[in-house]
Parts: sequence; structure tokens; C-alpha cells
Amino acid sequence: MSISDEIKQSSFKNEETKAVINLIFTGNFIVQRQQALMKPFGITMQQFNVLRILEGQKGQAISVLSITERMLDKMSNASRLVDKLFAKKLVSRIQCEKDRRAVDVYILPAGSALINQIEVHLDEFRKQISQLGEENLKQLNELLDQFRASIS
Amino acid sequence: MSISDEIKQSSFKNEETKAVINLIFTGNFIVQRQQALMKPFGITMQQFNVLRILEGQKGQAISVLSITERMLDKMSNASRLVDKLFAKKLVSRIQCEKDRRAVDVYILPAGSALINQIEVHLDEFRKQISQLGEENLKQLNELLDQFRASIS
DNA sequence: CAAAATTAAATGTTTATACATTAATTACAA
DNA sequence: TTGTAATTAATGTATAAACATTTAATTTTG
Repeated sequence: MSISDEIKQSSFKNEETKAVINLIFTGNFIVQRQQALMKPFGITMQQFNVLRILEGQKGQAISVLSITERMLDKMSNASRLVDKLFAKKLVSRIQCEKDRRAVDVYILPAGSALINQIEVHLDEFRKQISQLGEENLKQLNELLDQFRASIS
Repeated sequence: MSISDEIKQSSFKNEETKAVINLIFTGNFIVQRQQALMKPFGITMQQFNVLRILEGQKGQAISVLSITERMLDKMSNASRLVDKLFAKKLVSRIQCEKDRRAVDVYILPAGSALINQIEVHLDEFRKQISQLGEENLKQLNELLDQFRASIS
């Protein structure tokens, strides 16, 4: 279904306008699918994203600030997200000794296990996308990078 | 700045994973820019989107349900958004006579004026994007449509 | 035609988001 | 050194989002 049909708008002012709307819509689309995918596991996409960042550290600790830098949505509150994950016993945290303002966060085995469980489903999701073909996906990634770069 | 640098992730599992993250990130990126753009006008992007839908009706009324169908984010509550716009005296509404469950909403001159004012700024925003060139933008739009289509 | 099902909008409620502020610690400069 | 600025995380707070539920009206069906 083309973006025109999705939002029942027959035409767009220009290709730029269409692209902006298409990007917002497609972003929303993915977020909604992935949120739905994660819901049965009692976790939100943002929380999962933090878990994934921690998992990427291979057991090593990372500060809340560093988590923020690696997050997709830098506006959301890493401190509170870590709080949620801590409450679920998926991560642990401890005051950093070198800089006592900082808090070192690291993933617990339960967190890693959850990640892996969810990744299986995400792989299925991404497998569908592979229909597009490697070349098209590379092109898409490049266009997206260029798109952001064009905006000051 | 490539998506790798933006979220400080050196590599991705595969091109599909990268595309998914890149799309979410780019969508967020645009939303944040446009939210910032609209803030001085005391309106949110979602509210603006509703106003734009009404403006597209050229003065004609449209039901709350029809608004929902045309919205980018179908999960958000059109009824409450219309409420907000009504409170700002940008739209008016009246019970539909043919179907008294429905409520006809239409834009007021103040709403149209606001839209036009904001569109000037949006045009500037979109002008930057035109750097990419018409062909690239068309390709981007096509890839986005294909991307969504690939997901069941 | 009356009861049941469906539809449209509004409302309730819990949780999340956006943003500002605060508190504690560290870095830096006079 | 000592006061000022900057940094890190946590917290406060108002608003919005996500969903479920409710209310009213209409449509369908037996």
C-alpha cells in the first residue's frame, strides 16, 4: 500500500513533502510492530533498546550518560528506563568509583536471556524485510543518511 | 552523520537491522525537528496534522472517524486532538444530522491562517531536503512503500 | 418490530514523554 | 585554595499516549 492510500491523501505538494510524511509514517509503522512484538515479554521498545545497548557492552558496565548517547530517542529519560529494567531485575547498577556522579549499569543474565528470546522474533521480522534485497536496503540506508545530512 | 555514528554503534548484524534502526531514528529525527518548529505556534505536530487534514477538505466538514483514517498515527485520539483545537478556536464542530453519532469538524479561518503561517516554515525545512534531488526522493519514497509492503 | 450487534465519539485510567529543576560531584580558574 | 562553572543522574510535574470502557445512535437480524 502506497503512502497515498495509507493516509488517504491523493496527492502531495511535492516529492519532499511526500518523503517527510512517508518517513514519519514508516517509522511509526515499525515502532508499532515492534512494540506489539515486545509486549508479551513485558518490555517496551525503549527498554529493549537500553538492554541491547548493555548487551553490546559484553558484560562491561556503561554509564547512564553513555546509554543516552547510544539511544535512538535521546529525549527519553535513560535514568528512568534503567529504573524500570532494574525493577525487573534485568540490569544492575552501582555508583562509579572513578567518578562518583556517574552510575555504572550492566546487564544481568536474565536480561541477556530476554534479549536473545526477543531477538528470535525480531529476526523473523527482519527476514521479511530481506525480500527487498541487499542492494535496495543498502540504498535505503544511504538515502536515509543523506536525508538527515541535508537538514541543518 | 551516518546512523553508525549517530548512535555510536560500529556495526550492525545485517543490512535489515540497520535499515530498521535507521528508519526509526530518521522518523524520530524529523518529528523532533517539526515539533520544535511548531512549538512557537503553540501547537503540536499531531494537532497540526489534524488541522492540515481539515484544511485539505477546503472548508467542508469531516467526521472524527475520517480524521483518524487520514492521520499518520492512527493510535492517537482524534477526539481529544479536536478538543484541543476547539479550545484554541481553530476548528468548530457540530453533530452530524444524517448520523447523529458522528460529529462534523471543520476548520475556522484562524485555523487556516495558522496552517499557512506554519507552512512557510515547513517549506524552508523541505527546501533543504530538495538538495537530495527529485530522483533520489522518488526512489526513497518507493523504497519506503516497498519496505512496508514487505512486512505482513 | 424488537433485540442484538455494530459503529462513532467521548471518557477513564495507567503509564510514558518532555522538559525543567535539583542534588551531588568534579573540573577549572582566579 | 576556594569559589564558580560544568557535568551526571535523579526527581518533579504537566501533558500526551495507549488502551479499555462507556454512551449514544444506527444497522442488522430473527
